[in-house]
Amino acid sequence: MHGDIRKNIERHISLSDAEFEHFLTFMTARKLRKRQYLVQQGDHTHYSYYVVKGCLRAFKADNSGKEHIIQFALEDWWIGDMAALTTGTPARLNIECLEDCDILQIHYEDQERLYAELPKFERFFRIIIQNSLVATQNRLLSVMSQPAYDRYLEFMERYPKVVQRVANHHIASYLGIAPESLSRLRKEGTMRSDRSKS
Amino acid sequence: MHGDIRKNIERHISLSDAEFEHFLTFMTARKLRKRQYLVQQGDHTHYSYYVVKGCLRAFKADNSGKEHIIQFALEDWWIGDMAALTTGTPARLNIECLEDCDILQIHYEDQERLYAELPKFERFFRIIIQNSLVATQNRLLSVMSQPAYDRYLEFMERYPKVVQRVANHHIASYLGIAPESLSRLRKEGTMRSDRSKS
DNA sequence: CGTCTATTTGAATGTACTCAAAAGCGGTGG
DNA sequence: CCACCGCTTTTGAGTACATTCAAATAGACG
Repeated sequence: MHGDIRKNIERHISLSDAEFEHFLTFMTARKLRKRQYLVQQGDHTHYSYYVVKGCLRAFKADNSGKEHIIQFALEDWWIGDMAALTTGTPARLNIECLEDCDILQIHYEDQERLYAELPKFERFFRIIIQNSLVATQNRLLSVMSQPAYDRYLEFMERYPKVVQRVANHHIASYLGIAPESLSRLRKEGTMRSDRSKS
Repeated sequence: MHGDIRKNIERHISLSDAEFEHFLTFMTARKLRKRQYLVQQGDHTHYSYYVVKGCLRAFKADNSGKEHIIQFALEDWWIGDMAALTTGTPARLNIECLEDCDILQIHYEDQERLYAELPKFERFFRIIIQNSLVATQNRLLSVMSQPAYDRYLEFMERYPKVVQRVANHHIASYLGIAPESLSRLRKEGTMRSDRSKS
């Protein structure tokens, strides 16, 4: 199941064998090692990426050098710099492998061709993007309305698999706090639960 | 131009007269007065809304009663609670008119029918949603990486028309800061520019 | 085993917040 | 036309949460 792109597409649209084969002609496979970059800030980027296997982060380095993670991606997630892709501007984001990765990529122009030839894929990506928008809106509300500790609990609840696989300072970067702050929150958290246990 | 929904749709897809007429059969017009709600948190909501005329805000009230504005909408913007719409759950958001408004609304099921009958509308909304995702991602990065004053400047630059039309405490709520804080930032801002002028 | 990176801890700092009160502004009715 | 009322904005004082910088400890990998 994990990394099975057909099953994952068929969660939203139905696909004949021929259609799936046709879809696959647009995708190309890549293998990357941990620490390799799929996209680098400032470069031109032309691809959307599907994670067959592995773990990645999309992040922006601000002018003071701090990194802000906008998305993690595990198996069966799509990732890319959509702003750069659609506007043709240089990438805002870096996308880096946190583990060795198997990726399927599709060129932006091929994606447009895919929409033209198999309109149901326009539907598929509309749904994927829509879900992504809902998730991003929720995260924005969360950043604006909740203290860091609550956001941390929420994150662990929502993405337990990510928590298991990525370093704490990356989680801090995703939550929008300093790694030292996350360390302190975690300590206070365990102290709270210790207290409640006794 | 403003409030001309056909011109706005045709920015992304081409439309015959017949197609546009068919589209219109799915839309219904509503007039609302300032302070009226289009959606209330906790209610079931089934519509997406297009602003022909007026100004609205979409916001969430958190458990402590504070309000967090996730979106403003002026003429030609679409607004709605997408999470509630797609999952069928009660609305996370309130949507309130900040001025008297002319709205066109489409029922969620009609929107699905529209996609089926005129697939190019699936493309249209895919593009709209995609742009919205890019904007929300940028805002998230902005909240996480920039101090409040920079976010305020950015907001004024990006949405000058909103600044002219809504109260400062609403802008504060959008920026994720207290109204008192915005007041202080504005004072410091004018002091900075006074200094640079002299 | 040694090196490099991640995490934790400490101390001082800062940005934005809360609560409370004053001033400003706009609209309404006498 | 002016006086009053309600709401928005500003100002002040004290506070809290998270940050920065620096250093110590712990862990991972070759």
